[in-house]
Amino acid sequence: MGRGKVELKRIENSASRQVTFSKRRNGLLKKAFELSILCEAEVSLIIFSPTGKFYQFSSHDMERSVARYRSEVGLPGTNDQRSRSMEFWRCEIEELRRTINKTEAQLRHFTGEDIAKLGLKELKQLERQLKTGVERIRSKKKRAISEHIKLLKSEQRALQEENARLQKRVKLHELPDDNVSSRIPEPNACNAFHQQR
Amino acid sequence: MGRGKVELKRIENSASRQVTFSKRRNGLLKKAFELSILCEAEVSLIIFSPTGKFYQFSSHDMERSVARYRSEVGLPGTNDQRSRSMEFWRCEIEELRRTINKTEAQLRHFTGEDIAKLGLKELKQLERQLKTGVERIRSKKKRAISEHIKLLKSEQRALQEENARLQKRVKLHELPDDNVSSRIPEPNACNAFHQQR
DNA sequence: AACTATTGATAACT
DNA sequence: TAGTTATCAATAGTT
Repeated sequence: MGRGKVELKRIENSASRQVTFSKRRNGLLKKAFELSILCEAEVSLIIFSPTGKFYQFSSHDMERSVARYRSEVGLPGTNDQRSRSMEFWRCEIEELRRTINKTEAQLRHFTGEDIAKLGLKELKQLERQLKTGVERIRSKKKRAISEHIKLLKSEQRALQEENARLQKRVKLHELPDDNVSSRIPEPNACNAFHQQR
Repeated sequence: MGRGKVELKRIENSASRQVTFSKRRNGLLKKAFELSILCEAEVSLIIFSPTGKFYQFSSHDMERSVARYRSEVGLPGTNDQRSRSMEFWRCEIEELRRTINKTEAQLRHFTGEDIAKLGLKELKQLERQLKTGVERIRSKKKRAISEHIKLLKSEQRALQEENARLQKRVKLHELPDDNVSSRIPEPNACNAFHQQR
């Protein structure tokens, strides 16, 4: 991406190799940083120039990332792994605390607390998210309610059928009519439900 | 470098965050590789996705690069053993993780995700909380907007006064009337704001 | 996953 | 080494 395409091989000219290193190194560091921010990734980058100069970027503690790399690759870790693990745990805990703080802050924002310092843009985004949430919850609620109603109706139907059967038996055997109040009253699903609300 | 500029902050939409991660991760790995080839640099790159997936590139042996990094940073690796506190920290960490899971679950509920298993009662409570949140945020937004409008109006007043002063001077000195279009147009605070929305 | 309009990175040049 | 510019490469939003 320049005035001409470049072959993927060592740049022969030492001066332009040096210049290219400087430019691309900066580009790489920048992109590593961006990836870590945009995607919440844990990114660690170590660069040594051919002359031995050292550059690095690490979104989290470098030791932490290296330890994680080791565990991923399946290396037991060097002999002084244990002493570093202290450091690792400390980082881990700080990391977790930060996460908690962040999440709890978000949660407070969602309940409209602690929003004094938010800008208009953040407020708008929050509002949109909340609206979406309300919508989803309402639709879920509707479904739950209609399920409930369906259930009640089927129960009602069962009771009615039972009722009909019993009345038929009463007539067939010409039993004397019982006290009316002992009959099962016809349930009204909707009302029963709405009272519960 | 895409259809639009992106802010350097966590991408809120989870799906596009993942897509972006995938694209940019590949880009970063490619560029790390290119730098190492073109400039004979020693480049090591460790990436963990937010979901814990692991990616790496290392032009040389990763352990070698890490060792070189250590010697550069000057970490001797102390040898104090505190395996008892390790246990304590492990508990601490589990505790923190539980807190995070709980809080994040709440947060997801607030955005209407992951609500399949919630009962009607919880749904109602959630809805009420969200409504409260929306109300608070809206009122805060209104205040922010009216502040903004106040500011714009005071700016407008200042401009009008300036304008009046200038016109007076023009008349006093009987200067010839300039091109009318060069006058400061009267700003309309509300419209200016709404365009910004 | 593929496409393409745009932005971003950078090779060559100054 | 730093700045500019023409070009190529990466990628954001879209299908």
